[in-house]
Amino acid sequence: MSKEKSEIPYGTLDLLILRSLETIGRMHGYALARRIEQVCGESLQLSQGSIYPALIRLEQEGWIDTTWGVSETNRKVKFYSLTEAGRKQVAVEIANWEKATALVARFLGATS
Amino acid sequence: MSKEKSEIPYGTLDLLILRSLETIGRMHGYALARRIEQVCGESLQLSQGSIYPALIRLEQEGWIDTTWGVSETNRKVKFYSLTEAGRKQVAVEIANWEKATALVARFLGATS
DNA sequence: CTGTACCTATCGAAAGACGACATGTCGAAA
DNA sequence: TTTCGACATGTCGTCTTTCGATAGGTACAG
Repeated sequence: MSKEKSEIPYGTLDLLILRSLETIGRMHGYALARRIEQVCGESLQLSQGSIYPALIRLEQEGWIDTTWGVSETNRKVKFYSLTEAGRKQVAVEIANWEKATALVARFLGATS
Repeated sequence: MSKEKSEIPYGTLDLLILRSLETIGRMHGYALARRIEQVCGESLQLSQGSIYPALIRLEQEGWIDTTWGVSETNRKVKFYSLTEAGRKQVAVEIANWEKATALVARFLGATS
């Protein structure tokens, strides 16, 4: 269907989360969603229905782990941070992403 | 799950098909699949379960149309070619793709 | 004490891609 | 002449990711 609303490419949410954790350090889910929205611009709203399942997925993969803590706003929150495996996974996902975009670029650049 | 096998980004198949038709002209499904595999390298196998539903989708959108013909190998084949709307759609999808990749690049480039 | 922003979570639906399967044709080799 | 492999189109069920809706809960300001 028409994709006027598509903001971040399908399947890249994991990468964006992992990369954010790598860049910023430990974050909780809500802040993560806010950051991704912010970096992407006002038009994007990242729903909780996306972020939390993704976080659960990443934790199950063993790429992030959880510790309960207290936020800057004094609320009980779940902090996520990269594991060792997660740190490696960021590199893997970046490599995959770049390989994939290179493939598409090959089509866009093809003149014959 | 783990993405060791990911080849072309999810959601870009339409773009690759449309762009191939724009570049090469009319093609049949099987040749299209072969071309995409070839451009992407040996590792990718584009299954029929992907290409034919995509072609049906694109035809329903009005971006491609069909004429029956005979292939170089003397078989009855369905040739697809871009419609006027399809020609415009290629540009739209390329713009969307570039916007989306720019967003991801913003994360990958962020150092803070 | 009431509303608002903050925060975590689940559910069902939609969509794209895939593997497996079904069906059939052409030409060449055995 | 039968059989086999490459060519060619298509469907079906399943998996995964994402989203909107919904729900439950806390801290603080007014």
